[in-house]
Amino acid sequence: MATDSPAVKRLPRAQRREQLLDAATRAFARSGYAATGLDDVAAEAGVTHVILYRHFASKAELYLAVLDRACARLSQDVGPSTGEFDDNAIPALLRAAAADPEAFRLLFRHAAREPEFRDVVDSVRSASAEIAHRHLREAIPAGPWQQWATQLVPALTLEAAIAWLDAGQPDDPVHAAQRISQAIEGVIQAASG
Amino acid sequence: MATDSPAVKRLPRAQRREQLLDAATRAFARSGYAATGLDDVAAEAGVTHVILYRHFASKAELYLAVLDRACARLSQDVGPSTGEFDDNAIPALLRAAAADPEAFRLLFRHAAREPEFRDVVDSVRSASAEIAHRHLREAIPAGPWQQWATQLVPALTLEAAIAWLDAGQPDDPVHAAQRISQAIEGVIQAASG
DNA sequence: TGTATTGTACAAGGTAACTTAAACAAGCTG
DNA sequence: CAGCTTGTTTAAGTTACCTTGTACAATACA
Repeated sequence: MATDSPAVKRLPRAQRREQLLDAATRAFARSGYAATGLDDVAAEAGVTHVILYRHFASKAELYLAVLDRACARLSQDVGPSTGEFDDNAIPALLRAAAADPEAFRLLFRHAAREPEFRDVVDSVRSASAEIAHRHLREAIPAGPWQQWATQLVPALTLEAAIAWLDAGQPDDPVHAAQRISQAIEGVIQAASG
Repeated sequence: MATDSPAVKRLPRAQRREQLLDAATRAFARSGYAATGLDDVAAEAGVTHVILYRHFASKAELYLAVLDRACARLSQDVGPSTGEFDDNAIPALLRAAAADPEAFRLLFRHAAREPEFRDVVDSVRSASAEIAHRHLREAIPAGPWQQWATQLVPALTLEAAIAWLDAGQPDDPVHAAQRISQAIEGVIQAASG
């Protein structure tokens, strides 16, 4: 009764590394950095925790690699539209969220609240904050309520995107983005009133 | 040159316990449970970490005591209005947030995302979810967008409250609540469209 | 004055998790 | 086949933090 299935899947180095990053993204997305052990990551990837050290020098470096890749993909998907045209930014955000929901949740549910790694996500955060401010500066009189809206609009956008994921991604990103824009408009009007 | 100031502040037991809970609330509010050491809490309180064990059996019990107290105060402030009248719920929420901003942030920025302690906050979470659902059931046709709004409205309310704290609590809670209600209305219309 | 309470200082035990090492098995490529 | 790479198993080293114990100083109060 020899085990016919090899039970051991070997992968070339680069491919294994990507698979480890995928697994780590899912594992860390559940409970964040501190509450996730290397054994959790290894189990998610189907390997032993020892193998992690053949690809990453430490837990922190693994986490940084995960965050960096997630940020890079997000910037690549959303970034192009931020320069000129805001109408395309939210659909692009939704497409990016749908393309890798776990990474999206990891970045904005956990990493954004972990002071140790906050600066990694800050590239994305500051970009969205700047978009929001540029969008609101003309629509809302300066003052505390403008500050309120500037902080709230990015948060609302992200929460709306996550709720859209949780609701099963109804409609297509373009129409969903129209609803989110409408919700944002509600915040703007509330801040202007 | 004897030290004229005693440099040691002694407190009766009950009072010290309250002070420790206050300090622990502030300390945990910064980075959550896992990332906050007992030494951080002790330093925040101005005592040695040993003294914590004279009042709480363990770190987990201390954290639970902090969360319980925060939830109890919140329920006491907000709870009465949830039975019948929603117009008073959001002002009450804002007053509670203003009364103890650190506790508010701790509950909804950190504890809500810590699986180990999620059930402690669930009393508050489920209450707000039920209010949202009751409020939206009639206004939005059933379907994924109703689910979207049901998840998004509580999140928006909390984020709006935190942004209101960060903006320096402009206006009074009643008028601020009107703005937040207006923003919520935007989400409802977005989900109904 | 004396006693209980509060707090400190210092030390040590325990545990969970991160990290590294060594020996072995098995696939891929020349 | 020979050798390199990938992966496993097992175990041990290391660190950080939680937890407990003992001895001592200082304050409040009868």
